[in-house]
Parts: sequence; structure tokens; C-alpha cells
Amino acid sequence: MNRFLGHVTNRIDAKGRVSVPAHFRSIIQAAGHTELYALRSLHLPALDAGGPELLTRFDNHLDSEDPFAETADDMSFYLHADGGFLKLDGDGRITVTDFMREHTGISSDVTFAGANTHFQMWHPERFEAHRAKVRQRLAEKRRQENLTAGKS
Amino acid sequence: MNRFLGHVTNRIDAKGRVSVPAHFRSIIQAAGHTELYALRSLHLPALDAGGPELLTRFDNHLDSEDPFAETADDMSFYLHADGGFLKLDGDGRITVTDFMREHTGISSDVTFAGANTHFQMWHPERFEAHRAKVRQRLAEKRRQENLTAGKS
DNA sequence: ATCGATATCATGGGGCACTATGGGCGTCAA
DNA sequence: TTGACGCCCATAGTGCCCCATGATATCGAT
Repeated sequence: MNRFLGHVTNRIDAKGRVSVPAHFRSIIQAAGHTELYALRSLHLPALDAGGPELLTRFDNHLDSEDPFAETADDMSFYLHADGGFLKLDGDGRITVTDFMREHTGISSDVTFAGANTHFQMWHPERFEAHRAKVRQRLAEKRRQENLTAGKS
Repeated sequence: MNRFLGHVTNRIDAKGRVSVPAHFRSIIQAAGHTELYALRSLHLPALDAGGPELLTRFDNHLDSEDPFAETADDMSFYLHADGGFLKLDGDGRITVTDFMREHTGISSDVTFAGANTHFQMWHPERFEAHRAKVRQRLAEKRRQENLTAGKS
């Protein structure tokens, strides 16, 4: 299984390091990467992290946009300039930088959440809150669909 | 027969493990999996579990959605981050994590229920309650249909 | 049909391997 | 000199693998 799935929360140690879940590491390693690239999610207080292909995914989307629109420029800037590298040490840990803390609110613990082709890093409580919200929204949507479909 | 059918309840041992019914296991094995993936059902206190194809089914659906709509993000989050792995040990058992207990209320026993392409895991009593409710609803619906159709 | 032999399965427990976590120490740069 | 960072090793917890046992079902023989 070469997908980022599930979620785990690990503690940041006194030196500001945190272990990337072994399962995620093995996927990264299998893909032949020793470095990760991280973006600050636009809509969420989380980081999107993964190998370089994290970018190509968005790049493809960029190509489909009007290259003269301001949005495209913004996107490009966001992707290529606003990101940061996460260097894995010998034990599969990364150091949590201010770059990450600012955007996510991460302080003492980090929740790693799979997102299929990449993964996310969250403040545990915010992750939990988001999870609850997502469930609620999806359940709501399902109810709506049942209402309309149920008439037949 | 490669379908998940019927239901069985097994006990969780002192180490927090429970045997997946042999019949279910044989299906999983035939599909060539050693790991299962489980999702917390949106509308029921149960877990939907199965092989990775449990996801691909949804993934296909995801592809057809607008990738930038909130719903698509929600779906992706639910599928990839909110789920968890169930690792089968050499004897076909899985360890019951808090992840499962919280959502299902499972404590000492687990009811495995077939669902054709995948299966579900329930707290035995809740399963029984749900079963009763479903029967009742179906009977009710049938009565309704008889009333309207019966006029002919 | 009864009874015994055998295979299958759920359950129990020991022990090892791996992972997360903590900390020491040297190096380089401010 | 001090602090940040990279590299190394130590340790504790727990997850996983292996083997044992008892119950139940299946099948064959008498």
C-alpha cells in the first residue's frame, strides 16, 4: 500500500523534533525521497507535506488555468516560494520550525494525517475539530440527498 | 463465494485482539491483502472495513466531483485521514484500538457483519438494535407499498 | 445412526523487534 | 561562547510473530 492513510499524533521533544510515523516514512522511502516539501494549506490551519510530486499535482491544475489571470500568478507564488523543506534526520524525525508553528498553531504535539498522495500536519486539537466538522457536513449532505431521492 | 455475508460475534482477548471470522478472512486472503482499512461510518455507530478497494470505489467518485469544492476536500479528508488500518496478525486477528472503540462503543465483544463488498464491525447490542430497527422500517415500508399498490 | 478421529477455528500467552522518545556530543555559524 | 543543528546511541513501551490449548464442526468407519 503506497498511500498515505490514517492519522497518528506524535510528541515534539525538548529539541523541537518529532518522529514522522514509520508508515509514512516507508512510503516516502519507497518513492526514493530523502527530503519532504511542505506547503501551508490555503483553507486550513495545516501543512500539506510530501515529495516533489506534491507540486506537480498542483502544477497540473495550474496549467489548466488562464496563465494571464492574477490567480495563476498567485498560485505559482504560493507553490514555489511559500513552501519549506522538511529534512529527515537519521531516525526519521523532522525539526518543527516556526514556519510550521505559525500557520498551524502546533506547540507540543503534531497530528500526521494521510491524504492519499501526500499527508498533512495538524495541531491535534484543531485536527479533531476539523474532523468533527467534516463528519457533520458530510452527514448533513447525505441527509439532503436522502430527502430529495426519497420522494421517488 | 467472494462476498461478505452473515454475521458473527467474537470476543476481544486480554491483549485487545479479536479474530476476524474465518470466512471473511478467506475472502480477504483470496484478494491478496494482509491489511484492512476501516472507516467510521457516517450515520451508524459502526466501522466499514475492507481491502483497499474500499477506497478506490470512493476515489472514483471523488474524481468526478469538482476538485476544488469543499465537499471534495471533505470527502478526501474523511476517506484518507479519518480512517485507520487494521493489521491482521498471523492468526487472522486484529487489535482493537481506541479509534474503533470510541466510534462504535465496542468494549469486550465485536460483531462482524457482512456487507457484500466489505463488512462492518459493531458493538453486539447496538448491532442487534440496529437489526431490529431495519426490520421494522422495511416491514413498515412494505405495508405502505401494499396500501397504495393494493388498490389495483 | 453412533461414535471416534481429524481438521478448523477461536482464544490465550510468551517473547522478540521495532518505533517513538530522550539525551549526549561534536561541529559550525553568529 | 552560545545556540542551532546533525549524528549517534540508550531505553521503554507496544505491536507483531509464533506456538499452545480447547472447543466445535466434519467426515469416515463400524
